[in-house]
Order: sequence, then structure tokens, then C-alpha cells
Amino acid sequence: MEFQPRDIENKWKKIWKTSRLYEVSHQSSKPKFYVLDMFPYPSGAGLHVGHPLGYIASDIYSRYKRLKGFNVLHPMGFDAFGLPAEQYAIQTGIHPAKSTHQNIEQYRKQLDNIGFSFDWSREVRTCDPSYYKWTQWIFLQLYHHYYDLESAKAMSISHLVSIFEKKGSTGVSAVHSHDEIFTSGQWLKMTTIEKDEVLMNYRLAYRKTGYVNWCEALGTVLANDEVKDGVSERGGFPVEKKAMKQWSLRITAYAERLLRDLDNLDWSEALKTMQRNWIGKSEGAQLFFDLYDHEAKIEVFTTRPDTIFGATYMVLAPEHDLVDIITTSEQKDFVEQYRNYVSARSEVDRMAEVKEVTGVFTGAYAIHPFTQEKIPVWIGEYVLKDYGTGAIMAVPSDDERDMAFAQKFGLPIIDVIDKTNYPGATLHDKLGIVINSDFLNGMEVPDAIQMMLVRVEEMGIGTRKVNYKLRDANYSRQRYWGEPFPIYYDSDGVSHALKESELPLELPDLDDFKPAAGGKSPLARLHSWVDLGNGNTRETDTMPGFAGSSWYFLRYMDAQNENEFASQDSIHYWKDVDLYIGGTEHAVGHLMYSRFWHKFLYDKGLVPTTEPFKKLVNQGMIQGVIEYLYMEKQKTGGNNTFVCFSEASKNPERYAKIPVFIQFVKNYGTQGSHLDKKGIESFVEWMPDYKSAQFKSGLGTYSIVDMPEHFIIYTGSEVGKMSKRYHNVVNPDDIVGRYGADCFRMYEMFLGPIDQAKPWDTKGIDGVAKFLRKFWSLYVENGNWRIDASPPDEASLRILHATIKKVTEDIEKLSFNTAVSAFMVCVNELKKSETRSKEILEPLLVLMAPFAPFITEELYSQSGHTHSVHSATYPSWDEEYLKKDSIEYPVCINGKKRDTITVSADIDKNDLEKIVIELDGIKKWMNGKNPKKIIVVPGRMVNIVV
RNA sequence: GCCGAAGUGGCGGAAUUGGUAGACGCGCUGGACUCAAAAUCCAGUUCUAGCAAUAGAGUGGGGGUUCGAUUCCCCCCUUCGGUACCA
Repeated sequence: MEFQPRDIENKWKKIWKTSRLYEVSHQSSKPKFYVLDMFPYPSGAGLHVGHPLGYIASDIYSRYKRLKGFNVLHPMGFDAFGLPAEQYAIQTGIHPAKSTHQNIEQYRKQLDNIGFSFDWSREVRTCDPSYYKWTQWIFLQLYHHYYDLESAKAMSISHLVSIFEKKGSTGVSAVHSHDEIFTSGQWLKMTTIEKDEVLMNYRLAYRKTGYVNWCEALGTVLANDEVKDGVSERGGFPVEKKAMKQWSLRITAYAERLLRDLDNLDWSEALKTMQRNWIGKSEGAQLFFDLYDHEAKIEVFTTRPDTIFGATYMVLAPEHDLVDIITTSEQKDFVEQYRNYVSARSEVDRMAEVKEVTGVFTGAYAIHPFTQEKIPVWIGEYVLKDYGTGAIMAVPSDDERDMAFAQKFGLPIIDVIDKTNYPGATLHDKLGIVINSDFLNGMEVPDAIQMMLVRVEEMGIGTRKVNYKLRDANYSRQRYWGEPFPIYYDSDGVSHALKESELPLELPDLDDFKPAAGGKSPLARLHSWVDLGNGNTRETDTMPGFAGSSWYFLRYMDAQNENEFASQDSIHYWKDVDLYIGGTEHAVGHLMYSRFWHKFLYDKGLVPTTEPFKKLVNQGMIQGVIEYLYMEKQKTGGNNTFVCFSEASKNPERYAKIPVFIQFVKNYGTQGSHLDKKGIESFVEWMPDYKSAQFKSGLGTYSIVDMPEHFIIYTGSEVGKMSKRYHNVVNPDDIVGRYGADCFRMYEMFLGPIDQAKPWDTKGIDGVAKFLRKFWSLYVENGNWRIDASPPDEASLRILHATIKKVTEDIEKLSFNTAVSAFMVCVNELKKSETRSKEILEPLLVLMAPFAPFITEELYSQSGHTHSVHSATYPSWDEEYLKKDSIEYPVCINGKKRDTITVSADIDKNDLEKIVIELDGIKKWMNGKNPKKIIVVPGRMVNIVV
């Protein structure tokens, strides 16, 4: 009867599995509760201790809700399509399906070790054809729909076609990429190719030629959020702009709803702000400027129509369509040169030289709509093709970038806003008095904006317009390991959807995963698959990583369904995710796409809620301690010399930081972290390159051969990512093997609040291990079962009820670290009592079951129960037991504690005041003065004001 | 630059949202048990002065509101995340 975590764990894991303890059904009269984790991408490196943090939190919450009488859906699966598996395949020739499968097995084993209550019968894998059948199906729904602005929802393309047949393009108000006006007669006369092109302009999943983020090294197109600092997020390879025909999703159609519906979500403000910024709504005006000597007009977007009298020139994006038309022959060479220069520059260059102003004059002039003056039209890099209209009116006096541009190229500057009344205001603030602006003179900026909007609409030179930063999502990848598009093209290049009965379109087998020629997907090389006869060919691109993850939470509701993505029955029962836990790294990508898909499915009547995730919590990263040795950077040859941290910090640039395997370091993570002789020996054995290196400390300089026994060298500590390259990865299997799953779970929670980043420190786990042994010894002492039917004592009742209250409230707040502390206090208190009453100790088992499922289950069954502790009834607390007979009050004078007094809990306030001023200690401090006021905070403190 | 989060002992972190700052754990110090070690138990542990009782200081820095501020307000500093020529 000794506490042997491993035996207990193995025993109960088996029993839970055979009894299907954690499987749930939607046929239930209980209220539902859906707890979801962001499913992992199964990488080859396996799990480290940071990964399960969120899973442990969600598992505790799920188990708690279950005990509280809810029918809890708590599933897990794998986001299994993706780049790393394919990269690995290119390097090793191992098929992604195989390595992915192995990685999943490894993950599954590691997860099972920790004792999660996942319902594995609902597991999903995004790379499984029975799953991606429905990813393809949803894609086709998007393809077959457009966004109708009047009813503010998605509607079917066939409906759009019927409108075109009757009224032409003017009969519909819908979201589309570019304006194109035609009558019903014109529509009817169009060829199928032309019709296909027109419909692509409306479809929610559509194909267009666009400038995409092309990554040569990865051989694929990346989404904006897969590019970080101008290089690919994965691998850090350079990214350039390239024109390609690509599938896109019209997420912009949902921009307003995605923005508006954020307000009702129980997400952190920080995260909502991130999404709001990403959507980037700005209200302003769309203005048309006539061109001198040309029919065409320049269309601009501005949030500051009030500054139009300060517009002294215009700037087009270098890629703007008008550039070719308006450039004069004298300027042609300069413009051509400049455009070449721009397109040759990588994203990284552009980022690095943001402050450098570049541009060139087109030779053309626009006409200012109010002053009728000729204003020059330039092109410049700082105007972006795909934001707004790709053209601006430049107001140098009120915009920093326009100012820099005007100064560099000697363009005129007219002050139009007087900010003297607003001393602290920056150029960005819409504040000031309008000057030099004809009829706007003397007006405050906000009024002037409104007046201009009215005037502009009257004159017919522009309209109010709302603009969003959010752009349509690129949906094509030139990759093998992803969902194939259920699309083929006929000999005219017109797109056709597969029929539902033809789904899933399975990913064909391949043994060479390198990209095909011309930036094409590896699938393009498989002619037998691509060529469908009669000139029909398949789309060879595959879908991006976010495709499968945008709806997986719906599949869990009915994971085995072969006829629907999930039955309406199950969707109406489970509805939406009540609690979603995952990392911040998906703040804008995954969470935005999922919300978009969900809203689309809502429009289709396929889901009952407008938002998929009611409450969302971001778990913080668990960081690792990184220990560095400092090596002198060599000028020429010679031996390496390592010095102490203190020496290196004097001249940091002279030394290279070499991360050291954490286990060689004594006192790691502290100021005294160092390698002793043994540590140094291990180090050079581990990295033989440094076998003959010198080590220099206050004791002198030695190599490993002549080093004295007491020699040590100090290392530098940092907190950072847990990663292979820093040699600081801690595997949960090791921790679980040594301390047990219960201990691992509780320690991860004990580390700190789940939403905060915190460093892992294995040393601290002993405290939790000690706690669990103490906890066990409450029930079993010296091999004897101690708990009996004796009546509980007052003190034990009090601490039990206080703990139930505290833990329950903490779980509701997801404050698991303080809940674990409360258990520790509770056990320490109970140990003091001689009695081991069933009435105290059984409720405690249930209370702690969500945190430590194994030890509590074992003790619960030993106590004679035949059902699982995980299907017991959650204990409630009774305030009666929490009342105190006497209260100790601190007595303060002017807020400073000067004495304490213990009085009965129900003492009258006046009596308390009287007693307090008569206290000897207080009298001394009062020094004969009379109190002005006595403040009594019941149960807290007494303050005497003098 | 902009947006967001956070700064509390040697360390991870508590503090009922304005009421005894440092719960709980690690580490450290001393003690018990032991031939010894491990394990366990007991006591101490914010800093300064003092043998002590005790006194003073103290939640990144500076100011303010209040009987009373880790908590509210203003200014500044630092760290970490996100984002970036967004018109």
C-alpha cells in the first residue's frame, strides 16, 4: 500500500479505456459543455513540457464540469497536413503519410501518459480522406456562393446567375473584386469562358491573378501571416512578390461581421484588439481626380478629405494599372527603370529601408477638383498596390511620409491644419483648425471632414467609403502534402467543381515530393492523375494549412459521420465551443479563418451560432532556461578560449555565446550557475570540437588535461524558448516516469497563471511530489488504511469547506495555481488532526480528482466505491463552517498597524471602537491625543484617525 | 513608430479588486532522527539597525487622490508579445 504512481497509472489507464469512461454522446438530457484545445501539429520532435500546459488546464476544467453534472465534449485530434512533413520527405524520401503517422503515434503515447480525459473515439486527423472530404465539401460550398450585401449573407451562385439573366450586373449588390457593368442581354451573349470570369469576380472561393508571397526555397506561395519580417515563418527563407494565378477566399466580405461580433465574445481584450487591428477598419472618402489630357481618372481613398486643399501631388503604386497609360514618353525610361528596381527588391530590403524615400515622376498631371490646378502624378514604393485603391492624394503638410517625399523631390507644401490649439497632438490626430482651404477655413477638423464628405458627394467626385486592411486569404499552395482541390478545368480553362458524390478527391501517392517546373505543385508531374481526358485537367495546387483547422471543432461533434460533416442533431446539441484554450500564435490566422467559415456555415443554416468560440483563453509559453558558455571570437586559428560570464559581460561583442546542455550546469538558472570540472569534462565529451579548448577563470587558464579539481567556470543564464538548439528541452515522459502524471499535472498548474509565460524549473517539482505523498499518507499510513467512520472535528470541517470554496471558485476563474496552493494548505491542516474521518476525506478526493485523476481514483476505489471518482458528485461547501468565533483585528493609527486585538466575531461596532482606544499599546501611540474618526472594516481591520 | 501585456524577496508566484504585502512551493540556515546518506519531521528566512523587545524602509522610478494605495489618476523607465510605409 505504498504510493507507487506508476502502478496506479497503468492500472487505471487500462480500466478507463475498457470501461470507455470518457466517451460521450449527444443523446443526453444533461446540459452540454464543450471544452476544446487547439489541436497540435505532430512534429517529429515530439512533445516537450510546454505543450501539455493548455491541455492540462482544459482537462481539469472538463473533469470539473463533468463532476458538476455536465455532458462534456472534450476531444483531441491532429492538424496533420503541413510543410514540415513535406520538407522532411524531400530530404529523406520518407512519405509524409508515413512520418505523420509515426509522429501521431508518438504524440498519442505522450498524451496518454499524462492522463487526459479525451474522448478518443472522436479523434480527427486533417490528412484523413474521411475528414478532408468535408474540407473539400466546404470549399465547394464557398465556390458555389457569393456574398449578397442587401441580405448581408452568403447566397448561391445560381441565384446570382438568375439575377444576371434578368437584370444584368446592376440587379445585384454583392461583394466583388472589381467593377464590371453589363446588361442582361450582354450576359446572355457571353461565352462560357467570359461567364466563368465574371462569376469568379463574385464567388467566395475564387481564382485570380495576384501578387503573392512567393518563397523560392520552399517552392510555394505563403499567406501574409506565414511571412514574418519579410522571410518565411518556417525556415526563415526570403520571400518575393510574384504574379500567379491563385485560389483565394473572400474573407473581406465578412470583414464587418468579423469586427462587429468580436464585441460579444468572452476573449481577452488584447486578443480582440489584435483582431480589430488586423481587420483595420477605416472610414473616409473615395475620391476621383481628373487627369490632364486623359480620359481616365485616378481613384484615391483618404480618411482626411478635409486636407484636400493641401494636396499638392499624387502618388500611384508602381504596379498601378494607370502607370502604363499616363506615363509621358520623356519619363518612360525613368518609370521603367524604377519599376524594375522595385520588383527586384525583396521584401526584406523593403523592410530594412523603410525610411528611404524613393519615387519617380510619371510626367502626367491631375486636376485638383477644387482649385483646378495641375498637380503632378508620381509613382512611389510607399504606396501599396493592394491597400485602398493603390493611389493617394499626397498632403505633405499633414502626413509624415508625404512630407518626406515632398522634401526629397522638392514638391510644394501647403499648410492646411493649424494645430496651435492642440499642443500635444501629433500629425495622426484628427485635431486642429483648417486654414488655407477656401470654404473650410476656420472649421475644426472633425466638422470639416463631415462638410467635405457632403460636398464631395454633391459634386459627384466621390463617396463615403469604408476601407479594411484585411485582405482576401490566399488559398493555393504549390505543395504535395495538403488537401487537393475538388476542381478541374476544361480545354477552355473554365473551372468546374466535382460533384459531391465524387468526394473525397483523394491525394494520390507520390514518391518524389520536389516541386514541379514553373512553380507548380508536385502533383502536376503526375500526368495520369491530372489528365482527365477530353482536355479536362485537374487543379494541381493543394489547400493551405488553415483549411483543415478552420472547421475541425465541428467534426468532433460527430466525427464518424460519412454522410455529412456532422449531423444537424449533434450540431444542435453541442452548438459551439464553450471554452477554447490555445496559444496566442494563432490570434489572427486560425481564429480569423475559423470565424469566417463558421459565419458562412451559419448563413447556409448549417450551424446555429454566429461565432464558434464563446470563451477563449491563451495559455502562456513555458520557457526554458538557456545556459551559455562564452568563447573568445577568434581572429586567426589557434585554440578556443572560454571565459566566465562576468568577464564576457564586460565586452559582450568579443565573445560568442555557446549554449550548453542544461544538465552539465550546476545551479542553472541562478546567478551562480557554473560548470565544475566534471561538467566541463562532460561538455567537451559532448562537443569534441572543444576538446583542446582553454578555460579561463580567476584561478587561471587551463585545458581539460591540466585542470585542477576545484576549477569552475561561470555560465550566463537566460530565459527563452525551449528548443533543441538551446539544449534545454525537457520531455514530459521523463517527468511523468520519475514523479508520476498526477505530480506532473499539478506542478505544471502550480508554476503560475496559465496565461503567463514562465520558465520551467524541474527543481521545484519536489514540493508537489512531497505534497502528494503527504496527501496519500492521510489515507494510508504505514501500510494501513486509516480512514474511518469517526465524526469529523471542527478544525477539519472548517478547512475542508474553506478548500472546497476556494478551489471551486479558482477553477471557475481558471486560476489553477492558487487552487493547487489551497490543496497544499488543506493537507497540511488535516495532517494536524488525529481523526481521519470519511466525511472529510472522501469529498476531498472528489474535489482533487480533476487535478490528480490517478491517485484520487485509486484511493476512492480502496475506500470501497465501485464507481469511478470521475463520475462522483462534486462536493459543495457550507458557509456555516466558515464562520469564525473570534476575529483578530489589526489596529492601525493613520493606516499604520500598531497593535492587534482578538474579539468575538459578532462584536458590536461601538463596543469594538471603545475597546480599541483603551488598548495599552494604542494609548501609547496616541500620546494623549483624541481620535478624530475610527474606521472599522468588518472582519478586516480597525483604523484610528488622529 | 503604433497597439497590447507585465514589472512584488535569492527564485516561481499570492494578496477576497482600496484594508495586516510576501499565501503556497523551491532554495537557503539551524536542529531532530541516522555510523552515514536519502527520506521524513521541527524552527527560521523581504531589507537595514539591534543580543532582544522593537524601530525604520519596502511592491520598477517620480508625483497625486485617500484615514489607508501592489491596487485608482498623471509623468517617466525597463522587459516581453503583436504589427508595420494602411493613406
